[in-house]
Amino acid sequence: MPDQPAAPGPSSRGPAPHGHVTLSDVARYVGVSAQSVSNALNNPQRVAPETRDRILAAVRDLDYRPNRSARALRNQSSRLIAVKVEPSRDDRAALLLDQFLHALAESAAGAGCHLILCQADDPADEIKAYRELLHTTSVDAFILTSTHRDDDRVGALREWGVPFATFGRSWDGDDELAWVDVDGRAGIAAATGHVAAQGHTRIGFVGWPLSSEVGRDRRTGWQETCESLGLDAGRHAEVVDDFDQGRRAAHALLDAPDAATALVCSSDTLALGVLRALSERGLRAGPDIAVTGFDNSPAAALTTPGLTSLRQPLEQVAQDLVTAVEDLLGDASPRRRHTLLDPELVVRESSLRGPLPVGGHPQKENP
Amino acid sequence: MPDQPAAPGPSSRGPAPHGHVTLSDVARYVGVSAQSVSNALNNPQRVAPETRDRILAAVRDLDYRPNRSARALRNQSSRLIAVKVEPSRDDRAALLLDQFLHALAESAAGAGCHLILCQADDPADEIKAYRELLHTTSVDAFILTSTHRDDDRVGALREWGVPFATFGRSWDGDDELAWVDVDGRAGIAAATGHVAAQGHTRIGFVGWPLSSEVGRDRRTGWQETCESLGLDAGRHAEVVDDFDQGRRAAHALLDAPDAATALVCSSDTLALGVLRALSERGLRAGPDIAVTGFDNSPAAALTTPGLTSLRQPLEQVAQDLVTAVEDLLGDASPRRRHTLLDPELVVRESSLRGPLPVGGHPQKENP
DNA sequence: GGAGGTGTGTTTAGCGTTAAAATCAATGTG
DNA sequence: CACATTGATTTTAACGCTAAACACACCTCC
Repeated sequence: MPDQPAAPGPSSRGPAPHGHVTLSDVARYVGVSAQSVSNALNNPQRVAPETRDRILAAVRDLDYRPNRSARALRNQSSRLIAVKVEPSRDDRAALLLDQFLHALAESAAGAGCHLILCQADDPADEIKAYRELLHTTSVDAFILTSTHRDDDRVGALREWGVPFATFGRSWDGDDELAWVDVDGRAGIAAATGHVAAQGHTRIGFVGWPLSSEVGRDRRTGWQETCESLGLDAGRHAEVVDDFDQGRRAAHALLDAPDAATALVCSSDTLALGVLRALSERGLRAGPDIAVTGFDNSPAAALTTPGLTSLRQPLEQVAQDLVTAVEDLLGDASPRRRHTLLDPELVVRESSLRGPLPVGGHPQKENP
Repeated sequence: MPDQPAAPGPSSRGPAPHGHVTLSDVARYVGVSAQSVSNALNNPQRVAPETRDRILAAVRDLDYRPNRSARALRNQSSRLIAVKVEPSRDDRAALLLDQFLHALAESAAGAGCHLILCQADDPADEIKAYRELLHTTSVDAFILTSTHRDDDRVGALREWGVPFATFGRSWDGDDELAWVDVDGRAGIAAATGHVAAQGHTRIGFVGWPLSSEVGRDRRTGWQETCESLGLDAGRHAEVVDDFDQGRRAAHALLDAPDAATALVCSSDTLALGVLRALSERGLRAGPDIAVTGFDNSPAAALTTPGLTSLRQPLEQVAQDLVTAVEDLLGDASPRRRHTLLDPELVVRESSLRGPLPVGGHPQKENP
């Protein structure tokens, strides 16, 4: 047994000749068994304080980092969370994914996890890709986005017994599902209330087909607000999330007699289409017709006039998703299974009669 | 030794009681050693054709998938590529990252690799994060974006001897570096040529500070084109990539006597700022002043009027980057170390005197 | 003074894979 | 017929880590 430790100093035994510093390098350095080093790091209470300190000092001295692959192999757990990246279309304004991924990566890092990307072109492929990841990499958990009623992915993951959380609530009232979502109804209600406060009484709505629960939810936000304010809720259109569809819907709504003077939209994409329609009709967004969107995409901030929109608290969403997954991983039942967050209204020129009050800076209202 | 194979059919021996199918499961099933199964998969020429076929059939029967962690541990290589995600700002139009990541994930999947995300707030953190990844996960390679002269990250990675490729060329003429980039100069030249073809003779430029090589490169594209067309290249501004800076720059340029009638911009963000300035002056983008951007962000497509811009071929960039790191991983020297791709001009209303020729559809011109 | 903790440490074993060495049979060669 | 040569396959060992079992000293308590 080699027991010539005693001589500290990083030079006594270089941090492994060719590869990385391993547990046994540290063990040899301190003069204990590898297991003790492992314990000092993972079960500190199992090793005597004095030894533990010596070990931890050595860990710092040698700059030891546990090897993830070895850990994963041994523990059957990789601390890797899989997320799918969408094939982003440039005809959509909302590239939330981008911000979302960053926020997610940050939260995951805080939990000692990493994100691994997964890519698929259709839902069937996606499930296959998930299976592949599970089989090969021992991915620990999944985070799903934009789930819908009877989502096959949810079914598959649950069947496999893998921890996962979704950005998007369980519309079929699945109480077991861990989800985080943004309250679209409240957001749209806030936007509707905002334009009403600007003096508009004929407020229209351009939203998504009612076959999507999100579409229904958002329209409800508009409808309820109108009704509670004693306003007519008859002016609305339901179209798919597409710039040109928004544009056409706006034309149709504005062609009607006694037309709306404000249009609340389900997305920035639709709202930007509406802005285009206004321009085509020689109308000014803001002074003539108020317009609001949803998602606070870069396009909303940078278009002219600025588009009033609703910012989703993606950082919080990401944080809560990671927390949920972490809880599931630690087999503890989640502290909170469902989280519904409020979006934040970001007011810009498109919904104001005059210029922005505080020069240039958008004004924020929390609903 | 259990040798009751002979009975195929997926029911004979379930795919492992609780866990996954392992090499030895397959081996037992066929009646050979685990090593032979490994060989059949990785060194087919080493096993007799007849045995190999039986093994491969079993692999299919049992749906065997090699365990990535075990492989990574054994081979010291994880087939994981790290990419940093930027803390995307919503005051920037170009969220390329989104599309880029998707394309990258797709290309990586084609090479049997996965992407692992990495997140950092400043360059020092980033290097630390890279080191951490290397130490712990045996990440195989890195892909860097927006590299600049004397990039510390490049230095660090090279020092560690890790394979990596960059999106962004080596501006300091580092021939060893494997990079892929988009030819900003050619792109800007195409945009400049395009507005000149619309009859503009006083073409201005709003770009980035010349301290950035990309900024210099793009301005050169404008300048050279002006000069080759016999136009004055005196109207220009250099500002950081910010909406409001673009707006101010436009006001300044348009206040000048004998002002520009066209403004070519280094980014969509700046161009959108310019559009705002035009609106503030009661000028129409297109009929009055031609404007072009760079990146073909969603905002460019969806703003009104549509912003003429340059689309970066991100799919190709991603593909080439993955090919490059793949080559580096296979210790073979890259087939091609440097790739310079041309962006594609996407013409919209902002650079046209009248409406778009083909109703609604942007017209594409490849420079 | 043995039976039972308790606290600290070590040894053993194995996660799934694969390079390298070892085995064994079949095939030349002098 | 002894003796390399080749080819197919198996055995061994190791990648780095940690749960579980084990060893040992030191208490404590009837």
